Amino acid sequence: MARIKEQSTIQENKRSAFEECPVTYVMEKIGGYWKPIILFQLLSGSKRYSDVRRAIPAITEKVLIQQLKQLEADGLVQRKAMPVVPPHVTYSLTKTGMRLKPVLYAMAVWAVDDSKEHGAVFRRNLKNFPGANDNA
Amino acid sequence: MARIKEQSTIQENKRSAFEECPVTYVMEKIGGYWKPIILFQLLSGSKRYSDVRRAIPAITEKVLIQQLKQLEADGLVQRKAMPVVPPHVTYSLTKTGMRLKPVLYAMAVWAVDDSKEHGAVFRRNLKNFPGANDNA
DNA sequence: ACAAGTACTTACCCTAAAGTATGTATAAAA
DNA sequence: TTTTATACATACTTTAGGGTAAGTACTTGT
Repeated sequence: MARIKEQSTIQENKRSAFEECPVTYVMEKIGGYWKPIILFQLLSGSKRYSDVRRAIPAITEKVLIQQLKQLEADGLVQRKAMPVVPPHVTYSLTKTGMRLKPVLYAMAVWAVDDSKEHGAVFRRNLKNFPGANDNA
Repeated sequence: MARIKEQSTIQENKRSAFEECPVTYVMEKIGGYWKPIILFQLLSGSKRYSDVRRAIPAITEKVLIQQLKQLEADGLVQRKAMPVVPPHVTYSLTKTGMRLKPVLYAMAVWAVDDSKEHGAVFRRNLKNFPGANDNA
């Protein structure tokens, strides 16, 4: 019979992991499937809500709004609403969000490299990658 | 009464999103909370299973193994088992996994920058970041 | 003899995230 | 006048991931 193990205080441990590992810190902000994808869409500049939605057809409205709100709360994106009707709302990256460009760009580079080896192809190639030629 | 909307064929749509957005491609491989953290630990070189576990106390054994297996299946990490007892198993990054270094490094840079603004502090700073001085 | 360490596996449960399907206000266009 | 479009909100259900707890096989150290 094995002894009772002590992997109990997970929540406490998460704090120390959070303090020691910068990647953990990042994942707390942009972890999950959709956030990097949304941020990627906003790299090319301010976009209306409906444009983001159309750019990512696989996401549902509920989840999109939810993720946008979280990104806004974490200071990565900025929401601007014009008080007109029909409503006109744009989302854009904050300064902090902009600083994620190297992360997203590195991801894109890796994806293109890796997909070359495995046969997948992107319609959008890196020449058109938003911000490929500036401070990335 | 609103019409019935058609956000049905999510699975089909995921394919097109996957083909158009490189970030989606990346998220399919390293998405989720733990994978980047595990990869980060392996950046500094080959490690025994138990070393990885001790380096990430917040993760449970089940999840760690599970994530390692997935990373192995996706060709990002390599498992080497020596047929001795007690078992001796090491994990290391594959060539493909190594190419993620710029991604992880960019994340770490962002985390340090961002935490400076918000008061958080890391015990491990970027001077000690594995591979900070080479082909990142 | 018994505990301890290694690298797992398995069964069960629980919750947070995601998906489904609606509703809503307003105004301009058809 | 019905439709269309915008940017959401909300109730309800499902699923996948993660957490808990324990077991296993074998050997070295005490």
